[in-house]
Order: sequence, then structure tokens, then C-alpha cells
Amino acid sequence: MQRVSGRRQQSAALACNNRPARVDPVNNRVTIVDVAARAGVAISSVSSALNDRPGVSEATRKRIVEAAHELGFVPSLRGRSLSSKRAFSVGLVVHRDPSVLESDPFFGSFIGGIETVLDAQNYALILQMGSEKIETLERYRSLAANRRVDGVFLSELGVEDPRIPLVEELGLPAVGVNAEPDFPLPAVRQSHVEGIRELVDHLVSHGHRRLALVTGPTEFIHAGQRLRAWSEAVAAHDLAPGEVVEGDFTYEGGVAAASRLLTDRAPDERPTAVMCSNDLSAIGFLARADELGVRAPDDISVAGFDGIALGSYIRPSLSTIATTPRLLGVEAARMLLAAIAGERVDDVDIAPARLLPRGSTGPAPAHS
Amino acid sequence: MQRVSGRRQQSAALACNNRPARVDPVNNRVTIVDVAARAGVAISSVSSALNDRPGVSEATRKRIVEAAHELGFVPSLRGRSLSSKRAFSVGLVVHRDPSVLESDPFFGSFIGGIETVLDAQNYALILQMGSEKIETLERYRSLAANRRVDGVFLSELGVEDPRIPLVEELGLPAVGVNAEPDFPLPAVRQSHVEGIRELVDHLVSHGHRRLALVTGPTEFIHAGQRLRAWSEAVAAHDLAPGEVVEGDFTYEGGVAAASRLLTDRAPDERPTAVMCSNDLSAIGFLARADELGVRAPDDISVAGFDGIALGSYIRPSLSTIATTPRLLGVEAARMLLAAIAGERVDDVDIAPARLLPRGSTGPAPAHS
DNA sequence: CACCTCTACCGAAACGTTTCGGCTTTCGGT
DNA sequence: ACCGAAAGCCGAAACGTTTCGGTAGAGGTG
Repeated sequence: MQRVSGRRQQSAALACNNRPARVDPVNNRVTIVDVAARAGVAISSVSSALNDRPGVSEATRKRIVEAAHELGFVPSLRGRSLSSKRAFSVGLVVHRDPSVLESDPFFGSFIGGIETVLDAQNYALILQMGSEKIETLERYRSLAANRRVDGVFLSELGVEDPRIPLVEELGLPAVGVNAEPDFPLPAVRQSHVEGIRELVDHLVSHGHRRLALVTGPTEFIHAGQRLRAWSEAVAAHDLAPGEVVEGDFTYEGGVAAASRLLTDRAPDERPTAVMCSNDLSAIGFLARADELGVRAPDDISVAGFDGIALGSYIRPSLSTIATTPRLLGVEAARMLLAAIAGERVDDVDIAPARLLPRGSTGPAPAHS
Repeated sequence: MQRVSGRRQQSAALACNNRPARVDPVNNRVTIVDVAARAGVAISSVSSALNDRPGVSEATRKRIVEAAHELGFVPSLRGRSLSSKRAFSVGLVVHRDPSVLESDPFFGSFIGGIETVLDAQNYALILQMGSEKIETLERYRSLAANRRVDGVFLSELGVEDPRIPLVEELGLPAVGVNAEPDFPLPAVRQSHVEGIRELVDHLVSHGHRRLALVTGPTEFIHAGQRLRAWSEAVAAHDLAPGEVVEGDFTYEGGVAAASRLLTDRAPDERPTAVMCSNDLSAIGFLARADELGVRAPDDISVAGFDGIALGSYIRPSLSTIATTPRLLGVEAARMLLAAIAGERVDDVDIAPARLLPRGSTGPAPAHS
């Protein structure tokens, strides 16, 4: 290593060995000054050249790029941050129970999708978890207070979600995920009305007439959205809306819903087909139904919503409406970066969630 | 809002309204200069005062703190970063399939634990996901190249893990999670030998003599660790080591293992008790066994490893060895922050994982 | 009273970029 | 041959901290 020790100087140009780029172990890193010296230009030119800004001739640009490469120059994120008033990272605050990531496929894939986009632009994702709602809000606030992030994702939106006024007040770029139509910020959405309609069609065409729905907690907007889509689809077949039970997206919620809908009832008073608002609760529903001697798909048809891997493993395998969280993440990230860049960003609708019929749904029981 | 518009000046002291702390929506934020002006001191004194450094009298310190509070001063992370050469964030690169977070409880709770510690110190977690191994390594490298993080967690360690030499070369503080004894960096560990021994004792005391093990992929060190613990515990009962099948931590892996161990065999050639290296594969094993007409716990006892919530839902509920990833995260974060602060940090062993006997294990079949 | 020490505080440099006004140089047009 | 514009390049300020050397004054000592 012939690098001069101590602080680097203009003399860096002397170290003309053509070694490949190499990161210094300790903090003695190569800066824009070194590159400028080596290329024999001013640092402002280096900056312009490396950021593809006009005002640099092609010849010098090439020389600068070469010098940068030879020295293994990596622009300091810190200097950049301070100067350009950007953090080069975006935030996602997960505001549910810490055990969410355990069983919820959404965030894993969603984050995966986000990553692919961020990475390409040298942005990073800061993940925070808050179990309490209040705490979550505080998280957003502090994230914004020291400008640790340039923007945030708003997922799992609630009705009257306090995060919306918050980010507006803070002037923090944000994009919503599966937001309501009147959402005041850019949003990416995956429609579920098609999938739900397909499911209802599927069920009705198999002779089902007594349908029921297990919703999510009504504080989340998608509970209402799915309820509405369901009601419309059912009404389109001139059927009664059927029972609606509020669940909570958990396995136990599904169990409770099954108990509620299936115990102390004559078979012809039970629904013959049930849609649960997510796969996990559908799986709970199936388990409890089985315990109660109500078999799927013979005695009852059950469908979920999400398309988690586990659903294809259980027996009977779970019919579901498959969403594409990864794609949602990709689009959300793209939009957020655009918003941060100050571009006008339009809402995006990705391909709707579709019915994925599997083993847990089938013909209605004959005697019904 | 009586704040002077445009750039702030020393005249900030004039804005003597005692409003509560308030963050400016746009980038026109209150800086250390404003605080200094208001308190009538030099900015260096403000810095010292707010960072609890000596050289400030109690009186002025109080005055400064007050001024800072009145103005709602939040030190700029960016300025701080540049000046102090720290990023105030740490990195975690998850290097498995994006679907990992779907079904693996580990990361959710682990991250939750990390968060609680980081948050208290105003650190943030940067999460990256890389499906490919190489890609993952590149992630670490770029994370370090622009010094986006001050340290990283090394989880899911592999044998001869290339990340170890990498962080050493980069001089990047790191802590290992469940590392081998000869791990060259600080590590937090949760022993599983106790739990595995408890499980083997439990099985043997229930009359089991033909045991089998479904491991994880051998490229992960914990596959070897668990295999060793298992072998020793079995040997302690003077039993044959039994069959060992390599799984892959997935549901399908469990299915495959069950097919392998249970088909084309007379009942007295089958193992009567099986431990799978994680819960998910144990659940897969159970499902496949059931399909093959081998019932748990009557015909076969099956246990998992992890303690995921789902295990308590299925029927029979899954006996398992319960780990505490959250605690692992807490300790890992504590250690990493200490390492970053330059303190000497010793390895930590948290309370061992313990057997959680549930429905999927029981007495060995009578005829065996 | 002169000297020294220590404390509290200040000023300025440093961290590594981006950005902007201004200076040369070049070149096309008359 | 001259002028103006535009392009290429430079220097310096700015971003908001931390840190370090230095200074004034208080207080103690001989």
C-alpha cells in the first residue's frame, strides 16, 4: 500500500498507481478533493461531472470519471446529505403488533419490492416498528424532526388516519398504500373488487346461497373496502348480504368467527360459504370448523385473502384472492422517490388481486 | 407564526415568544446558531452543553437547555453525521429468499428487539434484503463504502461466512447472532443444547427409542450446532444416533423429509419421534405424515424448533423448543452500539431456548 | 503583589459535499 | 476585426454540527 498516511493532500495525484478501487479500512477516505487534484480540475467540476450536470466538456468529464474510478472514489453520503439537504433514505413504520411480521406475508414481500427500487438509486430503507398507535405517530414525528428520511410510506391505513395530517403538516413526502379514493397524497392501489367478485361468482356458480363475511378490524380502511366490494358482488346475484362478522386478521380471530357462525345452529342456518379478510384468519376458521365437524369443502366453502404460501400447504389448500405485495412495494417506492424529487406523481393502480381457487371451496352441500 | 422568514440570523433572539417546541414544515429549521444567539453564548458552548460535555457551568448549561427547548431545537442529524463521522444507524441485511419474512418469526421479533434499543439512542435500523448470497455481500460492501451505517448485525451465519472477513477488512463494527464459539467478533448467543436435551429426555422418557432428525441446510452453522446437540443428547441415553435428513427450513422441506422417513417402511422401521430444525418444516412434516396415515402423537411424535405462533394453532399443536428472538435482538443491539462507541464488548449468552411440550409429542406407540 | 492554575467560554477550522456567481476562453455573426 | 453570447471552468460560500487551541478572568499561592 503506497498510499500516503495521514491526511490526504493535493499530492494525491502523485499516487499514480493504477490499483483497482479500494476502500480504506479506516476513516481516511478518498474525497472529492483527491479526485479533483488527480484530474487537475476544481472540485465543483468533479461534482458536476459525476452528477451528470451540464457545464462540463466531454473530455474533462471522462478524465474526471477515470480519476474517480482509479482512486476508488465513493462520494460521502454525509457530505452529500448536509449539502443537498437530503437524507437518501425513506422510512417505513410498521404499526402493529411486533408479531405482525411473523405471520403477515405482506411486509416481507412489500419491503423486498421497495428495496429493489431504492437500491438502484442509492436510497436506503429505514424500518421502524411501533406496537402502539401513539408511539407510531411519535416515530414518524421524530423521523421527520431530524430529517432522517426524505419520505415515508403510509401503509395499513386507518380511517381518519392521524398520519395523514401529520405528514402534511411536516411537509414530508409520502405515498399511501391501498388508500381510499379521496386520499390527499399520491397512492398506489391494488383493487380487490375484481377478485372478490370472482370469488362470489365462483361460489354462487357452485350453488352457494348463504354467504358470510369475516372482516378485518373496522378501523382499517381496507376492512370497509372489502366489505363494500363483497356486498356489491353479492347484491349483483340478488342474494341477501349475509352475515358479517368482525375479525382481527389473526388466526384466533378466524377461530372465533367460526365458533360464532357455526355453533348452535342447524346446518341449514349456517352459511355454506365464507370469505375471510385474510388468509391467516381463514386458516383459523378452517381449523375451528373442522373441530366442529364442519368439513371444507364438503360442508362449507372457505376462502381467504392475501395468497400466503402457507395457504397452499394446508389441507384442504386454501382458496384465496392473491395479492402482489412485492409489486405494490416496487410501485410505492418508485412513486415516493419521484415525489421526493419534486416530480408530480399520479396515483398508480397495479393489476387487481385475482381469485386463486384451491381446495377449500367447492360445490354447496347437496341438501342445502 | 411570527418567525422571521428567509434565512435565520443572530436576530433569532428577538423572536422571544414562548411558544412550545415546533418543527418548521419546510427546511427553514432552527439550528445551533439560533440557540446560541438566544442563550447569548457561542455555538461551541451549546454543543458542549447539550452533549453533556464538561466545560460549561451549571448556570449557562441550564440557560442553553432552556433556549434550545423554547426554540424547539432538534440537532441536525446531517450536520452531526458529517462532523462526527458517524451515521447514527446500523444495518441488517437479510440474506434469504424474500419470502423469508413471510413465515419466519425470527426477523420480526428480532427487529422489534433491536428497535427498542436503537430508538433510545436515536439510532435507526437500515434493513436490506438480498436473495442471492453474492448480492448480500455486495450490500454490506456498499453499506460500508459510503458509511451509511456504523455497524451491522451478522445473523444467519454460514460456515466460512464471507461476511466475517469482509467486515474485518472494512473495519466495520459488527456483532454475530448465534455464532460459533470461535467467532472472531462479539456475538450474542442463545444456547439450544438445553432445549434439545430436554426434548430428547422427554421423548426417551415416553418410551421412544428410534429417533430421527431433520436438519437445516448444512451451510448454516446452526444446522451443525443443532445436529451436534442432538447427537450428544441421544448418545447420553445410549441410543443409536438415528437417521438424519437434511431439510431446508421450509414447509416443503418438512414434507419431503416425512416422505423420506415414512414411506415404503414397515412401522417398526420408522422412527417414532422426529425433531425438525424449525417449526415450519415440522408443520410440513406433520401434514405429510398425516397424509400418509401416520398420526401424531399416536403413531409418531414430532417436535419443531423456534416457537412460532402458528405452532400453537395447528392440531395437534406443535411441541417445540422456544427461542426468544426479541431478546436476542435487544442484546445484539446493545452490543453493537457499545462496539460502535469503541467500548470493549464481551459475548453475551441469553437464557437458553427451552422445551415447550405440546400436543404433537407423546408416548411411543405401544407395539414399538 | 506577582505568578500560576484552572475554569468557563469563545472562535475557527474541519467534516465532504452542492451550488452559484463570476471569470476565461471560444466561436459565430456582422 | 470586433462584439456578444455561450460554454467551460473555477473559487468560495453554504449546509450544521463537533472539536480543539486559545483567552480572559477568577481564584489560589508564595
